Amino acid sequence: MNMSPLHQEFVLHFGEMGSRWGINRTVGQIYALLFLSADALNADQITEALGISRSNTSMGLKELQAWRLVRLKHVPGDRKDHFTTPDDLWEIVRILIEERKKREIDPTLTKLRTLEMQGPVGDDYSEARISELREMIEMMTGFYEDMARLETEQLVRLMTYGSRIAGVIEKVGGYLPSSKS
Amino acid sequence: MNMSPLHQEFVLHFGEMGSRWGINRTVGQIYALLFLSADALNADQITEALGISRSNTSMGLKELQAWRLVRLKHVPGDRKDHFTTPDDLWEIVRILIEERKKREIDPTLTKLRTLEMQGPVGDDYSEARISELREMIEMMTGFYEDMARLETEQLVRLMTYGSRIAGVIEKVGGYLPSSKS
DNA sequence: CTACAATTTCAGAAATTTCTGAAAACTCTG
DNA sequence: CAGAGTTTTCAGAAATTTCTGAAATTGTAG
Repeated sequence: MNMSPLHQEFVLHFGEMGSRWGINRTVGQIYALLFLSADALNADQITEALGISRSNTSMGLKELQAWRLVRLKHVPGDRKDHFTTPDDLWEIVRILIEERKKREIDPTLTKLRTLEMQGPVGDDYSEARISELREMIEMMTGFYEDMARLETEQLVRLMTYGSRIAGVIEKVGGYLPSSKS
Repeated sequence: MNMSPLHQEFVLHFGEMGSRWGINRTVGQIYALLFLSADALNADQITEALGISRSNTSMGLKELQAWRLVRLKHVPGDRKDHFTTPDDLWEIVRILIEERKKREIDPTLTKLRTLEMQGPVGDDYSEARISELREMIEMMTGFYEDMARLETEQLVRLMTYGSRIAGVIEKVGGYLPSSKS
Protein backbone atom coordinates (compact mmCIF):
# COMPACT_ATOMS: atom_id res chain seq x y z
CA MET A 1 0.00 0.00 0.00
CA ASN A 2 1.45 3.29 -1.08
CA MET A 3 -0.50 5.62 1.17
CA SER A 4 0.41 8.20 3.78
CA PRO A 5 0.23 6.93 7.37
CA LEU A 6 -2.93 8.99 7.78
CA HIS A 7 -4.65 7.37 4.82
CA GLN A 8 -3.44 3.99 5.93
CA GLU A 9 -4.86 4.21 9.44
CA PHE A 10 -8.12 5.67 8.24
CA VAL A 11 -8.56 3.03 5.55
CA LEU A 12 -7.75 0.16 7.89
CA HIS A 13 -10.17 1.49 10.47
CA PHE A 14 -13.00 1.67 7.95
CA GLY A 15 -12.13 -1.84 6.88
CA GLU A 16 -12.43 -3.13 10.43
CA MET A 17 -15.66 -1.24 11.06
CA GLY A 18 -17.12 -2.49 7.80
CA SER A 19 -18.64 -5.62 9.25
CA ARG A 20 -20.40 -3.62 11.98
CA TRP A 21 -21.76 -1.27 9.34
CA GLY A 22 -23.17 -4.04 7.20
CA ILE A 23 -20.55 -3.91 4.48
CA ASN A 24 -17.43 -6.01 4.14
CA ARG A 25 -13.85 -5.05 4.82
CA THR A 26 -12.94 -4.31 1.24
CA VAL A 27 -16.00 -2.16 0.65
CA GLY A 28 -15.20 -0.17 3.77
CA GLN A 29 -11.61 0.32 2.66
CA ILE A 30 -12.54 1.41 -0.84
CA TYR A 31 -14.96 3.93 0.55
CA ALA A 32 -12.41 5.28 3.02
CA LEU A 33 -9.81 5.64 0.30
CA LEU A 34 -12.14 7.57 -1.98
CA PHE A 35 -13.42 9.66 0.90
CA LEU A 36 -9.94 11.02 1.62
CA SER A 37 -8.94 11.40 -1.99
CA ALA A 38 -9.17 14.91 -3.41
CA ASP A 39 -9.56 13.62 -6.94
CA ALA A 40 -11.34 10.66 -8.43
CA LEU A 41 -9.52 7.33 -8.62
CA ASN A 42 -9.83 4.55 -11.15
CA ALA A 43 -10.26 0.90 -10.29
CA ASP A 44 -6.61 0.04 -10.90
CA GLN A 45 -5.42 2.73 -8.52
CA ILE A 46 -7.77 1.42 -5.85
CA THR A 47 -6.67 -2.15 -6.49
CA GLU A 48 -3.05 -1.21 -6.12
CA ALA A 49 -3.49 1.02 -3.07
CA LEU A 50 -5.43 -1.63 -1.16
CA GLY A 51 -3.54 -4.67 -2.41
CA ILE A 52 -6.67 -6.58 -3.40
CA SER A 53 -7.72 -8.28 -6.60
CA ARG A 54 -9.09 -6.32 -9.51
CA SER A 55 -12.33 -8.30 -9.42
CA ASN A 56 -12.81 -7.58 -5.75
CA THR A 57 -12.45 -3.88 -6.50
CA SER A 58 -15.05 -4.19 -9.21
CA MET A 59 -17.53 -5.86 -6.88
CA GLY A 60 -16.84 -3.42 -4.08
CA LEU A 61 -17.41 -0.42 -6.33
CA LYS A 62 -20.59 -1.97 -7.60
CA GLU A 63 -21.89 -2.34 -4.07
CA LEU A 64 -20.91 1.20 -3.14
CA GLN A 65 -22.73 2.46 -6.18
CA ALA A 66 -25.80 0.47 -5.17
CA TRP A 67 -25.56 2.32 -1.85
CA ARG A 68 -25.20 5.60 -3.80
CA LEU A 69 -22.13 6.35 -1.71
CA VAL A 70 -19.77 6.41 -4.65
CA ARG A 71 -20.18 8.01 -8.03
CA LEU A 72 -18.76 7.51 -11.45
CA LYS A 73 -16.88 10.45 -12.87
CA HIS A 74 -15.52 10.60 -16.39
CA VAL A 75 -12.09 12.08 -16.73
CA PRO A 76 -11.60 13.55 -20.22
CA GLY A 77 -8.94 11.78 -22.20
CA ASP A 78 -9.00 8.68 -20.01
CA ARG A 79 -10.99 5.65 -20.99
CA LYS A 80 -11.00 4.30 -17.48
CA ASP A 81 -13.91 4.96 -15.13
CA HIS A 82 -13.06 7.16 -12.16
CA PHE A 83 -14.84 7.17 -8.82
CA THR A 84 -15.52 9.70 -6.06
CA THR A 85 -17.58 10.18 -2.93
CA PRO A 86 -20.00 13.11 -2.72
CA ASP A 87 -18.32 16.18 -1.20
CA ASP A 88 -21.23 17.29 0.93
CA LEU A 89 -21.24 15.35 4.19
CA TRP A 90 -24.89 16.16 4.80
CA GLU A 91 -25.75 14.54 1.55
CA ILE A 92 -23.79 11.47 2.57
CA VAL A 93 -25.70 11.29 5.84
CA ARG A 94 -29.02 11.60 4.06
CA ILE A 95 -28.08 8.84 1.66
CA LEU A 96 -26.88 6.61 4.47
CA ILE A 97 -30.09 7.02 6.42
CA GLU A 98 -32.26 6.46 3.37
CA GLU A 99 -30.42 3.38 2.25
CA ARG A 100 -30.37 1.86 5.71
CA LYS A 101 -34.05 2.59 6.06
CA LYS A 102 -34.67 0.87 2.74
CA ARG A 103 -32.68 -2.21 3.72
CA GLU A 104 -33.29 -2.50 7.45
CA ILE A 105 -36.71 -1.02 8.09
CA ASP A 106 -38.93 -1.02 5.02
CA PRO A 107 -39.01 -4.80 4.60
CA THR A 108 -40.11 -5.19 8.20
CA LEU A 109 -42.74 -2.49 7.89
CA THR A 110 -44.15 -4.30 4.88
CA LYS A 111 -44.12 -7.59 6.75
CA LEU A 112 -45.90 -6.09 9.76
CA ARG A 113 -48.62 -4.62 7.55
CA THR A 114 -49.07 -7.95 5.82
CA LEU A 115 -49.40 -9.73 9.13
CA GLU A 116 -52.02 -7.26 10.32
CA MET A 117 -53.97 -7.60 7.07
CA GLN A 118 -54.30 -11.32 7.63
CA GLY A 119 -56.77 -10.46 10.33
CA PRO A 120 -56.80 -11.83 13.87
CA VAL A 121 -54.79 -15.02 13.54
CA GLY A 122 -52.76 -14.77 16.74
CA ASP A 123 -53.36 -14.12 20.39
CA ASP A 124 -54.41 -10.64 21.48
CA TYR A 125 -51.07 -9.78 22.99
CA SER A 126 -49.12 -10.55 19.82
CA GLU A 127 -51.60 -8.70 17.64
CA ALA A 128 -51.33 -5.64 19.86
CA ARG A 129 -47.57 -5.82 20.00
CA ILE A 130 -47.32 -5.97 16.23
CA SER A 131 -49.66 -3.01 15.73
CA GLU A 132 -47.80 -1.02 18.29
CA LEU A 133 -44.50 -1.79 16.61
CA ARG A 134 -45.86 -0.82 13.20
CA GLU A 135 -47.21 2.46 14.55
CA MET A 136 -43.92 3.31 16.18
CA ILE A 137 -41.96 2.61 13.00
CA GLU A 138 -44.41 4.66 10.96
CA MET A 139 -44.06 7.56 13.35
CA MET A 140 -40.29 7.49 13.22
CA THR A 141 -39.99 7.09 9.46
CA GLY A 142 -42.60 9.79 9.02
CA PHE A 143 -40.56 12.13 11.17
CA TYR A 144 -37.43 11.29 9.25
CA GLU A 145 -39.10 11.96 5.91
CA ASP A 146 -40.29 15.27 7.27
CA MET A 147 -36.80 16.25 8.41
CA ALA A 148 -35.28 15.12 5.13
CA ARG A 149 -37.37 17.77 3.39
CA LEU A 150 -35.63 20.59 5.27
CA GLU A 151 -32.76 22.54 3.83
CA THR A 152 -29.39 21.73 5.34
CA GLU A 153 -29.28 25.24 6.76
CA GLN A 154 -32.50 24.73 8.73
CA LEU A 155 -31.48 21.28 9.80
CA VAL A 156 -28.22 22.50 11.28
CA ARG A 157 -30.02 25.20 13.19
CA LEU A 158 -32.52 22.67 14.51
CA MET A 159 -29.79 20.32 15.63
CA THR A 160 -27.90 23.13 17.29
CA TYR A 161 -30.93 24.10 19.34
CA GLY A 162 -31.22 20.55 20.49
CA SER A 163 -33.57 19.87 23.36
CA ARG A 164 -34.29 23.56 23.90
CA ILE A 165 -36.74 23.11 21.07
CA ALA A 166 -38.94 21.00 23.33
CA GLY A 167 -39.61 24.00 25.52
CA VAL A 168 -40.67 25.97 22.49
CA ILE A 169 -43.23 23.41 21.52
CA GLU A 170 -44.77 23.57 24.99
CA LYS A 171 -45.14 27.32 24.65
CA VAL A 172 -46.32 27.52 21.07
CA GLY A 173 -48.84 24.77 21.62
CA GLY A 174 -51.31 24.31 18.79
CA TYR A 175 -50.47 27.56 17.05
CA LEU A 176 -48.00 26.15 14.57
CA PRO A 177 -47.94 26.89 10.89
CA SER A 178 -49.48 24.19 8.72
CA SER A 179 -47.49 21.13 7.76
CA LYS A 180 -46.75 21.93 4.13
CA SER A 181 -44.36 24.85 4.13
CA MET B 1 -41.78 -25.30 16.16
CA ASN B 2 -44.98 -25.13 18.12
CA MET B 3 -46.01 -21.56 17.40
CA SER B 4 -49.06 -19.89 15.93
CA PRO B 5 -48.71 -18.98 12.23
CA LEU B 6 -48.41 -15.36 13.29
CA HIS B 7 -45.52 -16.06 15.64
CA GLN B 8 -43.92 -18.28 13.06
CA GLU B 9 -43.91 -15.68 10.29
CA PHE B 10 -42.77 -12.93 12.59
CA VAL B 11 -39.96 -15.01 14.05
CA LEU B 12 -38.74 -16.18 10.66
CA HIS B 13 -38.76 -12.62 9.37
CA PHE B 14 -36.66 -11.37 12.25
CA GLY B 15 -34.31 -14.26 11.64
CA GLU B 16 -33.86 -13.28 8.02
CA MET B 17 -33.43 -9.60 8.87
CA GLY B 18 -30.94 -10.41 11.59
CA SER B 19 -27.90 -10.29 9.36
CA ARG B 20 -28.87 -6.85 8.07
CA TRP B 21 -29.31 -5.65 11.61
CA GLY B 22 -25.90 -6.83 12.74
CA ILE B 23 -27.08 -9.85 14.71
CA ASN B 24 -27.34 -13.42 13.54
CA ARG B 25 -30.38 -15.41 12.60
CA THR B 26 -30.81 -17.13 15.91
CA VAL B 27 -30.45 -13.94 17.91
CA GLY B 28 -33.09 -12.30 15.72
CA GLN B 29 -35.44 -15.22 16.20
CA ILE B 30 -35.00 -15.33 19.95
CA TYR B 31 -35.71 -11.64 20.17
CA ALA B 32 -38.80 -11.92 17.99
CA LEU B 33 -40.14 -14.79 20.05
CA LEU B 34 -39.72 -12.92 23.31
CA PHE B 35 -41.09 -9.73 21.82
CA LEU B 36 -44.41 -11.40 21.02
CA SER B 37 -44.61 -13.41 24.18
CA ALA B 38 -46.85 -12.01 26.89
CA ASP B 39 -44.93 -13.74 29.62
CA ALA B 40 -41.28 -14.49 30.16
CA LEU B 41 -39.84 -17.67 28.65
CA ASN B 42 -37.04 -19.85 29.88
CA ALA B 43 -34.15 -21.06 27.77
CA ASP B 44 -35.62 -24.52 27.24
CA GLN B 45 -38.88 -23.10 25.93
CA ILE B 46 -36.95 -20.94 23.49
CA THR B 47 -34.77 -23.86 22.45
CA GLU B 48 -37.81 -25.99 21.77
CA ALA B 49 -39.82 -23.32 19.98
CA LEU B 50 -36.98 -22.45 17.61
CA GLY B 51 -35.57 -25.94 17.18
CA ILE B 52 -32.01 -24.92 17.95
CA SER B 53 -29.43 -26.25 20.38
CA ARG B 54 -29.51 -25.35 24.01
CA SER B 55 -26.03 -23.86 23.82
CA ASN B 56 -27.02 -21.68 20.90
CA THR B 57 -29.90 -20.34 22.94
CA SER B 58 -27.54 -19.59 25.77
CA MET B 59 -25.19 -17.63 23.52
CA GLY B 60 -28.04 -15.81 21.84
CA LEU B 61 -29.52 -14.73 25.13
CA LYS B 62 -26.14 -13.59 26.29
CA GLU B 63 -25.77 -11.40 23.25
CA LEU B 64 -29.26 -9.97 23.61
CA GLN B 65 -28.47 -9.13 27.20
CA ALA B 66 -25.28 -7.40 26.11
CA TRP B 67 -27.50 -5.34 23.82
CA ARG B 68 -29.82 -4.70 26.80
CA LEU B 69 -32.70 -5.81 24.60
CA VAL B 70 -33.62 -8.76 26.78
CA ARG B 71 -33.90 -8.97 30.53
CA LEU B 72 -33.72 -11.65 33.10
CA LYS B 73 -36.84 -12.15 35.17
CA HIS B 74 -37.10 -14.48 38.10
CA VAL B 75 -40.28 -16.47 38.32
CA PRO B 76 -41.03 -17.46 41.93
CA GLY B 77 -40.91 -21.17 42.47
CA ASP B 78 -38.95 -21.86 39.30
CA ARG B 79 -35.21 -22.26 39.38
CA LYS B 80 -34.87 -21.57 35.69
CA ASP B 81 -34.05 -18.10 34.44
CA HIS B 82 -36.82 -16.45 32.46
CA PHE B 83 -36.41 -13.77 29.84
CA THR B 84 -38.46 -10.86 28.50
CA THR B 85 -38.16 -7.81 26.29
CA PRO B 86 -38.94 -4.38 27.75
CA ASP B 87 -42.62 -3.50 27.27
CA ASP B 88 -42.10 0.12 26.37
CA LEU B 89 -41.25 0.44 22.68
CA TRP B 90 -39.74 3.88 23.20
CA GLU B 91 -37.33 2.40 25.65
CA ILE B 92 -36.41 -0.25 23.12
CA VAL B 93 -35.75 2.40 20.49
CA ARG B 94 -33.57 4.38 22.87
CA ILE B 95 -31.58 1.30 23.74
CA LEU B 96 -31.18 0.36 20.09
CA ILE B 97 -29.89 3.79 19.15
CA GLU B 98 -27.52 3.94 22.10
CA GLU B 99 -26.10 0.51 21.50
CA ARG B 100 -25.66 1.06 17.80
CA LYS B 101 -24.02 4.38 18.50
CA LYS B 102 -21.67 2.66 20.92
CA ARG B 103 -20.73 -0.05 18.44
CA GLU B 104 -20.88 1.75 15.10
CA ILE B 105 -20.03 5.38 15.79
CA ASP B 106 -18.04 5.84 18.99
CA PRO B 107 -15.02 3.80 17.88
CA THR B 108 -14.77 5.87 14.71
CA LEU B 109 -15.14 9.13 16.59
CA THR B 110 -12.30 8.07 18.86
CA LYS B 111 -10.19 7.11 15.87
CA LEU B 112 -10.82 10.43 14.12
CA ARG B 113 -9.84 12.37 17.23
CA THR B 114 -6.67 10.33 17.54
CA LEU B 115 -5.78 10.98 13.93
CA GLU B 116 -6.28 14.70 14.39
CA MET B 117 -4.17 14.73 17.55
CA GLN B 118 -1.23 13.28 15.64
CA GLY B 119 -0.89 16.69 14.04
CA PRO B 120 -0.56 17.41 10.34
CA VAL B 121 0.70 14.10 8.98
CA GLY B 122 -1.35 13.96 5.80
CA ASP B 123 -2.22 16.22 2.88
CA ASP B 124 -4.46 19.22 3.49
CA TYR B 125 -7.47 17.71 1.82
CA SER B 126 -7.45 14.58 3.97
CA GLU B 127 -6.89 16.56 7.14
CA ALA B 128 -9.82 18.80 6.31
CA ARG B 129 -12.04 15.91 5.37
CA ILE B 130 -11.33 14.14 8.64
CA SER B 131 -12.03 17.24 10.73
CA GLU B 132 -15.22 17.85 8.85
CA LEU B 133 -16.33 14.29 9.41
CA ARG B 134 -15.55 14.46 13.13
CA GLU B 135 -17.48 17.71 13.48
CA MET B 136 -20.48 16.28 11.70
CA ILE B 137 -20.52 13.18 13.88
CA GLU B 138 -20.16 15.28 17.02
CA MET B 139 -23.05 17.45 15.98
CA MET B 140 -25.30 14.49 15.31
CA THR B 141 -24.42 12.57 18.44
CA GLY B 142 -24.78 15.77 20.45
CA PHE B 143 -28.25 16.26 19.05
CA TYR B 144 -29.16 12.69 19.80
CA GLU B 145 -27.96 12.97 23.40
CA ASP B 146 -30.01 16.09 23.74
CA MET B 147 -33.13 14.41 22.41
CA ALA B 148 -32.56 11.37 24.59
CA ARG B 149 -32.94 13.62 27.62
CA LEU B 150 -36.52 14.50 26.71
CA GLU B 151 -39.50 12.73 28.21
CA THR B 152 -41.26 10.34 25.85
CA GLU B 153 -44.29 12.63 25.96
CA GLN B 154 -42.30 15.60 24.64
CA LEU B 155 -40.52 13.50 22.08
CA VAL B 156 -43.76 12.22 20.62
CA ARG B 157 -45.08 15.75 20.35
CA LEU B 158 -41.88 16.87 18.66
CA MET B 159 -42.01 14.04 16.17
CA THR B 160 -45.64 14.70 15.45
CA TYR B 161 -44.92 18.31 14.63
CA GLY B 162 -42.28 17.18 12.22
CA SER B 163 -40.89 19.75 9.86
CA ARG B 164 -43.32 22.44 11.00
CA ILE B 165 -40.89 22.93 13.84
CA ALA B 166 -38.40 24.43 11.43
CA GLY B 167 -40.71 27.35 10.79
CA VAL B 168 -40.94 27.97 14.50
CA ILE B 169 -37.20 28.20 14.86
CA GLU B 170 -37.06 30.81 12.13
CA LYS B 171 -39.61 32.91 14.02
CA VAL B 172 -38.33 32.49 17.53
CA GLY B 173 -34.78 33.22 16.48
CA GLY B 174 -32.37 33.71 19.36
CA TYR B 175 -35.04 34.00 22.06
CA LEU B 176 -34.95 30.41 23.20
CA PRO B 177 -34.81 29.26 26.79
CA SER B 178 -31.38 28.16 27.95
CA SER B 179 -30.14 24.68 27.22
CA LYS B 180 -30.44 23.14 30.67
CA SER B 181 -34.15 22.83 31.39
C1' DC C 1 -15.27 -5.24 -38.44
C1' DT C 2 -11.03 -6.05 -35.85
C1' DA C 3 -8.09 -5.59 -32.20
C1' DC C 4 -7.26 -4.08 -27.97
C1' DA C 5 -8.60 -2.01 -23.50
C1' DA C 6 -11.50 -2.09 -19.62
C1' DT C 7 -14.88 -4.16 -16.81
C1' DT C 8 -17.82 -7.78 -15.05
C1' DT C 9 -19.07 -12.39 -13.99
C1' DC C 10 -18.59 -16.54 -11.69
C1' DA C 11 -16.93 -21.10 -9.93
C1' DG C 12 -14.25 -22.54 -6.57
C1' DA C 13 -10.72 -21.37 -2.68
C1' DA C 14 -10.05 -19.02 1.55
C1' DA C 15 -11.66 -16.79 5.49
C1' DT C 16 -15.05 -15.90 8.76
C1' DT C 17 -19.14 -16.67 11.33
C1' DT C 18 -22.51 -19.55 13.32
C1' DC C 19 -23.98 -23.64 15.48
C1' DT C 20 -23.60 -28.00 18.06
C1' DG C 21 -22.60 -31.52 21.57
C1' DA C 22 -19.93 -32.65 25.28
C1' DA C 23 -17.75 -31.22 29.23
C1' DA C 24 -17.01 -27.81 32.81
C1' DA C 25 -18.83 -24.66 36.02
C1' DC C 26 -22.21 -22.88 38.74
C1' DT C 27 -26.21 -22.93 42.07
C1' DC C 28 -29.50 -24.39 44.74
C1' DT C 29 -31.63 -27.90 48.16
C1' DG C 30 -31.72 -31.23 51.45
C1' DC D 1 -21.17 -30.92 51.34
C1' DA D 2 -23.37 -34.31 48.11
C1' DG D 3 -25.91 -34.35 44.21
C1' DA D 4 -29.35 -32.96 41.02
C1' DG D 5 -30.69 -29.16 38.14
C1' DT D 6 -29.28 -25.42 35.33
C1' DT D 7 -26.25 -22.57 32.63
C1' DT D 8 -21.93 -21.54 30.25
C1' DT D 9 -17.84 -22.56 27.70
C1' DC D 10 -15.39 -24.14 23.92
C1' DA D 11 -13.31 -27.06 20.21
C1' DG D 12 -14.53 -28.55 16.07
C1' DA D 13 -18.33 -29.11 12.33
C1' DA D 14 -21.36 -26.76 9.33
C1' DA D 15 -22.86 -22.84 6.97
C1' DT D 16 -22.12 -18.52 5.05
C1' DT D 17 -19.55 -14.79 3.24
C1' DT D 18 -15.68 -12.90 0.99
C1' DC D 19 -12.08 -13.02 -2.28
C1' DT D 20 -9.51 -14.52 -6.38
C1' DG D 21 -8.08 -15.74 -11.13
C1' DA D 22 -9.65 -16.98 -15.40
C1' DA D 23 -12.97 -16.45 -18.80
C1' DA D 24 -16.68 -13.84 -20.77
C1' DT D 25 -18.56 -9.51 -21.87
C1' DT D 26 -18.70 -4.79 -23.01
C1' DG D 27 -16.85 -0.67 -24.98
C1' DT D 28 -13.84 2.03 -28.15
C1' DA D 29 -10.71 3.51 -31.67
C1' DG D 30 -8.87 2.76 -35.94
